[in-house]
Amino acid sequence: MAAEAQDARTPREERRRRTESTILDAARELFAESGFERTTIRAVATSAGVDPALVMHYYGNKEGLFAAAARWTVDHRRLAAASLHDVPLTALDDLFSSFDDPRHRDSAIALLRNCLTHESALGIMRDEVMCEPQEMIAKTIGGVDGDLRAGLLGATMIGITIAKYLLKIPSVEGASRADIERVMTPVLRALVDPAAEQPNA
Amino acid sequence: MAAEAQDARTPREERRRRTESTILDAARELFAESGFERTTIRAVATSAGVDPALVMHYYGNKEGLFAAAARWTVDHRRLAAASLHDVPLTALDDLFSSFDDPRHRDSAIALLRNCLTHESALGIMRDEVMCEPQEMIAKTIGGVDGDLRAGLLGATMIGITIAKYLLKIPSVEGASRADIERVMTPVLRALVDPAAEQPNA
DNA sequence: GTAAACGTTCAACAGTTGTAGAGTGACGTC
DNA sequence: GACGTCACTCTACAACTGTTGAACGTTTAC
Repeated sequence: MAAEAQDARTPREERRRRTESTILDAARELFAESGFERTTIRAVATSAGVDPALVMHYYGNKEGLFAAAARWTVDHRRLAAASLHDVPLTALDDLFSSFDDPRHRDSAIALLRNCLTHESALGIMRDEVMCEPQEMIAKTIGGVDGDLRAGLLGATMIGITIAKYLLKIPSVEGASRADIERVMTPVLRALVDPAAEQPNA
Repeated sequence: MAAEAQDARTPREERRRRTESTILDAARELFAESGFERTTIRAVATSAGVDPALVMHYYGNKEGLFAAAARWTVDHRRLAAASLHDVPLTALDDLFSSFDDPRHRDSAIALLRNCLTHESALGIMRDEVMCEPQEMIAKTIGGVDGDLRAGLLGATMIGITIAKYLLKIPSVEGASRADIERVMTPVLRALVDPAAEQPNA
């Protein structure tokens, strides 16, 4: 995926922004595919059709490039507003939605793939992606078990994501969003709202 | 954790086995802690109180050392024999049991920590740890959804393991085995046996 | 007691990596 | 149209890595 030749007439600033974006796209893809350690600055530069030193110039160092490329922006608002009954479906919906756009998907996968071996990715994953939403959900759940149930909900969601998009377990990878939501929604309701009657349908 | 000086009177074969085991212990610990890429042969050798070349001599190359150190031996027998109702608790019990012994725990964590960034770890994780037990569970579950439900069960278990032992999400890390089993067993029963009445206690 | 076998170490190489600094040529501004 | 700015490249270094082959000294076998 090399940078296409840029029209000489497009202004400087615009061309710079495009180059920067091309580099970032390449970095996202490689970090998501091969992980932090196996992704070299040279490979990113080559894939972006650019000199390695330019990558350093824009992002400072490899760490900075990774920080810019690996993100998982979660919008907590819907989850915060959801009723106990709606938390599971809302969480699943938010999760799958953030994997719709290929760019966001690569960003999230880049973070996810490295969160077990890369210090700062682990920190972001634990604090921003997991703990923050969990605090809100724990409030919605309430009770003595609230924190634990919220934590286990997050753990389950992460497990599904890893199984489907990273490990590519056939039965989960091949399942549609609707299939997973249909199967998991009542299950997760039993987790966040154990007192409620669980319908068998 | 350097090798303690070995008594000169212990026979050669015995001493060799001890050295090999010391190296493997050091490798397990470092692979589990820092991951494959950040763990160097030199660091393993130093931690074992041995020359780097000796590590190569025993395990061929870094890949061989990793293959010997990163394992997750799962005993499928109890799971295969379990009734639908008992599958969740059996699975949770097997999981936690394999984390009791520190040596097994380090082996499993070494595999787990690298399964997103290391090709062969990913393969073992997907095929041996996930797919094999899932096939059996899918048979126990049956029906059109059997495969998917078994896959999601595995995904959930992996999610909990990662959250507790790798990401160390406070609410999950701090929870006892009994707590997690108490909360998750009815939830996972709703996953593997959706037709059954789910008790509210 | 001699010689082979073996556990172990020493020293070194070749490749790769992140990174730095000087340099180049086109673009925008006056 | 000259000059400074800026996007961008070239070249190089220093560190670290996995890996190798020869060597050393002790233990075992005959």
